[in-house]
Amino acid sequence: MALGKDYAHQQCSIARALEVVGERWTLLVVRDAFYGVRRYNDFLVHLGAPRAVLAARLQALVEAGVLDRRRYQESPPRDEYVLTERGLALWPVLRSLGAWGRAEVPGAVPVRHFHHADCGTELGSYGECPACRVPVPPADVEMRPGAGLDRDPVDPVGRALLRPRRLLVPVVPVVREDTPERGNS
Amino acid sequence: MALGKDYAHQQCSIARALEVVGERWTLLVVRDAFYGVRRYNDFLVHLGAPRAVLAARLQALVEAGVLDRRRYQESPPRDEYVLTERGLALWPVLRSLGAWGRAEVPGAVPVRHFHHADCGTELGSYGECPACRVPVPPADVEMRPGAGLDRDPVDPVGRALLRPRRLLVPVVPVVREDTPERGNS
DNA sequence: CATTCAAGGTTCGGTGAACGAACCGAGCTG
DNA sequence: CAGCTCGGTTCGTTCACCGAACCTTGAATG
Repeated sequence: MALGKDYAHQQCSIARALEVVGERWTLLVVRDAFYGVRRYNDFLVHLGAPRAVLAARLQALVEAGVLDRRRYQESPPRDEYVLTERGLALWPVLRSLGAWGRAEVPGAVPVRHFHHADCGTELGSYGECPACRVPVPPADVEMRPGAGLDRDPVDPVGRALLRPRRLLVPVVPVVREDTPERGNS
Repeated sequence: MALGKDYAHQQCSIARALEVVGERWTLLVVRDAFYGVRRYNDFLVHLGAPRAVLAARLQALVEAGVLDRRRYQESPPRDEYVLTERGLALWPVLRSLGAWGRAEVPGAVPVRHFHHADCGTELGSYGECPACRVPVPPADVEMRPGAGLDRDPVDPVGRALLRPRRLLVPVVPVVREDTPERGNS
């Protein structure tokens, strides 16, 4: 637990939220789930977290109802982790954290841009579309690479995230040598 | 560090934000700063964090430019920690986390309500005023106790937060028996 | 002028979590 | 049937957190 009994005695919704998503790596797992990562190994290579920690976080998020674990093939049996409604409701948290990190942490070059897929406008700090004046659900968000993004990531998931893409669309890892598939260098 | 070198290699504004505010207790310290807590001892009794951890978090937040440490009396020399502009920019993060914790964590009774001081309307999930249709800066937010709030907290800071109050207004701890004011010269 | 008190820390031993490398097992695949 | 991939578990080390005790500065008290 992030704070265990210490947070439990806190009279605060923020503390209760942090009980669920406040531990190390947890919010980054959720972020990757928004990016379309669904499989244990893809989380692993993209996050670089220890395997045991990742397994514990995924299990805790499933128990908290943030992720749903479901079978996507039977032979061999393989499960994937997808965001539930409760997990999708975390989008404003990630959006505001990212906006703060980009605006307020010194030396931060924009890494990714988020646009309203319907009109192309870049989202505001609250995840709203300044043009349409509506909060944009994550399924309607298009992610585009920014100037600060590493052009040649070592992991196949990072390479798959180089191209503009919708949030929540499952990631297909891109191997380096062959199988450019639809990519660039 | 929340994740040290591990987060540094992350190509993500969210990871950079978590480098600053992702450690245990950090966001709760910032939350208390929004509530008006400014002094080491008040943070200590209200949070219940270990003294060494609190000292480390306050120092890290000052170094990150989230809090400003400033002398408020000379004899004896005493400093207080107040939010900087960069710290105030974290309000959407806390607001969205609190909204998620209240809406999505099971068994959560509303603990505090946040209203637009100008019009009295309760804030939306993004910290905006649904009536005025503007994002409400924290200085214009009034906090009111909710049904889930402990009516008789053990610590004097918790008692001071029982009454409706503006965010950012300095907290005056309330001792239990009488002594309406602290021994402040 | 010695004692006590309060604020704001620091120090220290014990404990639990994170880390990373190794290992494991099921099920394909050559 | 040897090897490979996926999805973990195990294990020893390191590190951060915890909580109690202690320390320092400066008033206030007797």
